Amino acid sequence: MDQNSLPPIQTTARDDAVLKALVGFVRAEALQPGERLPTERILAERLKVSRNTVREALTRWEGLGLVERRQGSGTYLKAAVSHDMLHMPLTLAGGNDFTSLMQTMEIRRALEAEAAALCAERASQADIAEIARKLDIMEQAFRTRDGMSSEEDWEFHQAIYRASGNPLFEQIIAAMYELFHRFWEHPLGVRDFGHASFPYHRTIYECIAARDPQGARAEALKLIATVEDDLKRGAAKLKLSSQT
Amino acid sequence: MDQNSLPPIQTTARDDAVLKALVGFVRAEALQPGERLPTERILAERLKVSRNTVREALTRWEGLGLVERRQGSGTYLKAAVSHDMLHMPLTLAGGNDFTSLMQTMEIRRALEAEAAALCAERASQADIAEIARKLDIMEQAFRTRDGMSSEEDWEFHQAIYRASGNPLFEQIIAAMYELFHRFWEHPLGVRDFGHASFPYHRTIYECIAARDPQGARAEALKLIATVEDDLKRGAAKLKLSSQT
DNA sequence: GTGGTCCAATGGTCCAACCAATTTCTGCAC
DNA sequence: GTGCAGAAATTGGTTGGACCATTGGACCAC
Repeated sequence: MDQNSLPPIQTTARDDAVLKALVGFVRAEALQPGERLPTERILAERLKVSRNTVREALTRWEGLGLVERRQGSGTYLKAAVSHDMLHMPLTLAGGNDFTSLMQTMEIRRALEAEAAALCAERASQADIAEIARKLDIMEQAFRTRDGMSSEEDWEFHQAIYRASGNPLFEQIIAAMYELFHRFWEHPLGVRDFGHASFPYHRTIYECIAARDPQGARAEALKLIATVEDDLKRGAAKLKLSSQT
Repeated sequence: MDQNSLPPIQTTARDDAVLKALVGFVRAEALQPGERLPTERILAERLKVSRNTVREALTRWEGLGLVERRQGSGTYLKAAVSHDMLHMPLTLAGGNDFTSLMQTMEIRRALEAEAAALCAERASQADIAEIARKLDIMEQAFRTRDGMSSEEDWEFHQAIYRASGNPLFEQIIAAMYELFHRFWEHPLGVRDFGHASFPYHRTIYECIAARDPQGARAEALKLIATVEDDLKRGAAKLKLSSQT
């Protein structure tokens, strides 16, 4: 027997219902991220549910980063919502350590290579021009600020993800990017971090412009490899210095 | 001045405090996934907070997939927890349509290939044995039920993700698996779906057992390609049949 | 053993009140 | 009128208590 032919029935799902209604409200009012949504008390009254139920529902959304609550002020929309959202709560055991960072790098390696290849296949001329523009900005920042170009670097990669024709690449890697930021804030001894990866940005671009998916994939892999090397060197240095 | 040296004081963070205490409890009691944690009422009493506060905290964890609540039964641990977890809630706007499905397939292609390669590098003998076991189960189910082996198929892939040594692979693909399920529920006309991908499961396994990362990657890519083909055929068929 | 009934435990919901942070309004000094 | 301190209203955060719905086990009749 197919187990899927007899799904469990849902008798109670109050908070889910609240969120569904809220999606409808946001769409009807055309609320944009940053705008305030109704008071908890008002929602409770309008939806004919307890304020507690409203709060549990909003707690869910807050945990997903869709909404932000400010005591005394209100609840604010933080991202676009729709009725067919797919939630992927990723939990990394062991936050700031080296292992977690390398694990995210492995994910990024897989996605970055695929995105570069797809980009080489699909990018429009406008996309390619945009990537070239970001590359120029990055290279200039790199030279004037002597290697500190993480922001421009990030925008270059984002342009590639966008041109891949698949928004999931950008969303997934963007979620992980915050992890990297935390790490950067607490520098780990490698002063010239990112220097080694610099030349590969241009080679990736050239492969994309030449419509060479395999080449783009290969260059992207090389780029990630240099970053991983930097990380490993940093970790080794850190380990050494802590052995006082 | 380093802003981090002067963190804002926390006058209210009751639910966070509850979760922190809960992490301590789980560690002290050495609770494993699947075990039941204390009643909401007991937690409220022990931690000297309201039951509502406990509930909001647990709602957070439930949203992160760390815990599962069953009315009338209790609250159960679903994953390992630690004090330094990092959460990356990722919500995708995608829907049920064919485009979304193909986009998730592109992500899966990237991750599946990388996971297979890493697995071939790192899997222990026990891991490989486990994968072989899942493969046998899957192949038997395939033969006896004539191709309907999606559940066993999924477990085979999960075993590979686990043996990759990087839990993120399993988490990300597991989240996307739910999207596929949504799709399977509304079948799309391809009766022999998955048949074509069947032989590649064994070739992937053989590459892993032979410690051949490049081979494993190539076979994984072939497998995904057949699935994508099936999807495209299904979509074409659907399109045709709806042109009445 | 099978099926039914009861009952205690547990999560889900509700209510009414109060606390704490924020925003807005008010009124006074100038 | 302007500016600013303080009051008042608004809003999310917390509390305690109550009741409902589901679960799972104990017990019983057959």
